[in-house]
Amino acid sequence: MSNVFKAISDNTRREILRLLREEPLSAGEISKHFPVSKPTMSAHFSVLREAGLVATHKQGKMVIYQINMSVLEDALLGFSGAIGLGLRSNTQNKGNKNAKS
Amino acid sequence: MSNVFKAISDNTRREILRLLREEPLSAGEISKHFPVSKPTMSAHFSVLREAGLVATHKQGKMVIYQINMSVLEDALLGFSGAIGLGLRSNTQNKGNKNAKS
DNA sequence: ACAACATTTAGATGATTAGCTAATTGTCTA
DNA sequence: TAGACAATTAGCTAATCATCTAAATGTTGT
Repeated sequence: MSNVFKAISDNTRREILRLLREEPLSAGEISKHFPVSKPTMSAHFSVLREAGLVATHKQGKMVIYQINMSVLEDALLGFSGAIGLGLRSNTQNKGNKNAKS
Repeated sequence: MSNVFKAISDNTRREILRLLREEPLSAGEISKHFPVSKPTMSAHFSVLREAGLVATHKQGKMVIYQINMSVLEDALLGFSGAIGLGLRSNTQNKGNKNAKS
C-alpha cells in the first residue's frame, strides 16, 4: 500500500511502468531505455516488484517484467477517495486491466 | 510534477492531506494529530507547499494550510493517463475542487 | 563442459530524508 | 513593552536511497 507510493515517487520507476504499459519487457530491454547501470535498474525492479506493481516470469535466460495495473489502480483510487478527490476508474478498462488504450 | 509524487510518498504527508480534505487547518491544529515534533511537521508542510499541494495564509499568529486539489488531480490524472490506467476525474467535482464529499 | 549472455547480489559511496532539541521570528494582548 | 503563544529556522543524527563496479548465479548453445 504505502510501498506503492514510495515506488512511484521515483521518476525512473514511473518511466519503467510507462514502458511496461505497452507490453511486457525483459530486464535488459527495459534497461536499454535508461542511462543507468544494469544493477541499478535491477534495484528499481525490486522496488516495483515488492510494491506489487510488476510481476515477473522467466523465459529462457531472460526475466520478463509485466505491469500489474490493479495494484496501481487500487492505490491511486484508494488515496484519491480518502482525500476527497473523486477519481473514478474507467469502466472501459474493467476486466481488461492491461489494455493498451 | 515530480515533487508531487515525492510529497505523497510519505505517509504522514498523505495523512496531512487527508485531514485538510475536511477543512483548512492551522499548523498547530494539524500537528496535534501526529506523534512528531512541531519542527518535523513544519518540514512536512514545506514539502507539501513546495509541491504545490497546499497553500497558506496567515491569520493572526497562525498559519492556515489549505489543500490544493487541482495540483493533486493533475499529477494523478497525468500519471494515470501516461501509464494507460484510465482514471477519470469525477465530473461532480468540476468547479468544486474542495468538496467534502 | 565451456563460453557467452542475462540478471542479480555484494559491497561501497555520496545524497537525501525524517526525526530531534534549541534558538529565532513574528504576532497578539495585558 | 514584556510575556505568551505559533511557527519556522538552525544544526545535528541515523536511516534510507540511487548509484556505481566487481563478482556470482543461472541459462543456452556448441
